[in-house]
Amino acid sequence: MSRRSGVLELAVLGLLHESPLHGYELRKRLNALLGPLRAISYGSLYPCLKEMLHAGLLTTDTDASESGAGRRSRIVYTLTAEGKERLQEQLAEGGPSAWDDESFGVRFAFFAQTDADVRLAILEGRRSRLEERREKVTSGMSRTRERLDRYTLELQQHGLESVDREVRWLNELIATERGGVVAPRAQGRIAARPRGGSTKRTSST
Amino acid sequence: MSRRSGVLELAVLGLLHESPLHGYELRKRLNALLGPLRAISYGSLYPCLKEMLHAGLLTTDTDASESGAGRRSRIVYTLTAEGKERLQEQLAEGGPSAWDDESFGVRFAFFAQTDADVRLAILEGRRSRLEERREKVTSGMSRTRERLDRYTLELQQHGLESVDREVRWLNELIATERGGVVAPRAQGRIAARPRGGSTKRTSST
DNA sequence: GTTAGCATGTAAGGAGTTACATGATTTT
DNA sequence: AAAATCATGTAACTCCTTACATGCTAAC
Repeated sequence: MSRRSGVLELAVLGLLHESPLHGYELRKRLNALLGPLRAISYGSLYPCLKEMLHAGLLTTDTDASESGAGRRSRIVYTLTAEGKERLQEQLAEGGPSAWDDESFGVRFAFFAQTDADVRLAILEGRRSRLEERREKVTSGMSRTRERLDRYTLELQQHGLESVDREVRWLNELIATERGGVVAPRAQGRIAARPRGGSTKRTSST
Repeated sequence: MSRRSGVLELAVLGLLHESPLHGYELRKRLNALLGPLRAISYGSLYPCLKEMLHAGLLTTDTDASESGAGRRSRIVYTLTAEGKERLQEQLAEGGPSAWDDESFGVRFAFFAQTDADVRLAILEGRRSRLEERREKVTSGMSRTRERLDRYTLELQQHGLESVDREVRWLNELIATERGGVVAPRAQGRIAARPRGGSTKRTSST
């Protein structure tokens, strides 16, 4: 039960939900998805797959195209029903940690497979997370009038502007989601299950 | 020899160079410096200090203000000559890893204590690192015409614009550094010591 | 009188990396 | 013939976190 926790599992679930894949290909897509930073290595991926398999989230078909070629037999991973369930749970689960930089990025990447209401919750959660962060920095700036040098100020300023930029971006996305201009898709999938745990809802805005 | 490697050591060296501190206060400044993300816990800091002490980079004065109060005796850490040397080495060392997000942030935070030429090298290194990243993403976008959904595109677009923004910021800083318009400060502090060790100089531009 | 802050530390564990081991196939 | 790419996996290590252990003081 060690490797099954972070963003990786979610990303794997999301990608395998689109289509079954073998490890090597999965890694490539993962790294395209996550970007050059946060790129994943085999030393991470294979143990993760192993445990997800053990947990019953995946099954393995030992290569479909046994076309006689000498290729090392590829192991194709497919989501089980439990895996699909878990994916929906993970996507829906908002509270505890879903708005960190990494988590949010991956969740966003699978928005096309996510309910509209969950999308909105995630976007708003992310926004309030950023606003918290913003406030921490600004309060820290005004609290102790630490005579900071030019460079430290420049850095803080730039950081603040980055946060502001992302907030504006989120505002646009939220407006679009709410306006319903786009997205006539995926309605009744998880909507009716508040997930026993810690559905905080954090009454946004 | 395990904990002495990452950004933490550099940050500690930089802060202690300004003034000796005890662990608790050090952590607070560290977290002010690094921001709410990348905040450091005691479980990280104390072992790190222990090893830096063992490595001869620091010394401990067991509390200066023994003013009779019942406070648990604070352990004040001071940079040794070796520690100062190491700080200069670390700041000057450009190539291997100095332009990652974390590393760059910390190095930038200590620019006031850094030579003008090293500052320039770091800024330019960071810029080319970002340009590499940018190219990786754009090439990945055009290479395989993967029919991406609206959300994935939005995410990539936003990421790209963030990179562009930082590049523009760096360009301004570089121009300022070169133009010498600002910065009638910190001249004769380290300026005249090319540091015997690994002064790579990374012949910039 | 209990919560919050000051102050130092250790042990266990989580999430990942690099380097290694192995071997076939395609490109240069 | 060498190098890159395909393909799967393990062992050791890094860097950090959480939770625990300890105890004192100031504020509410």
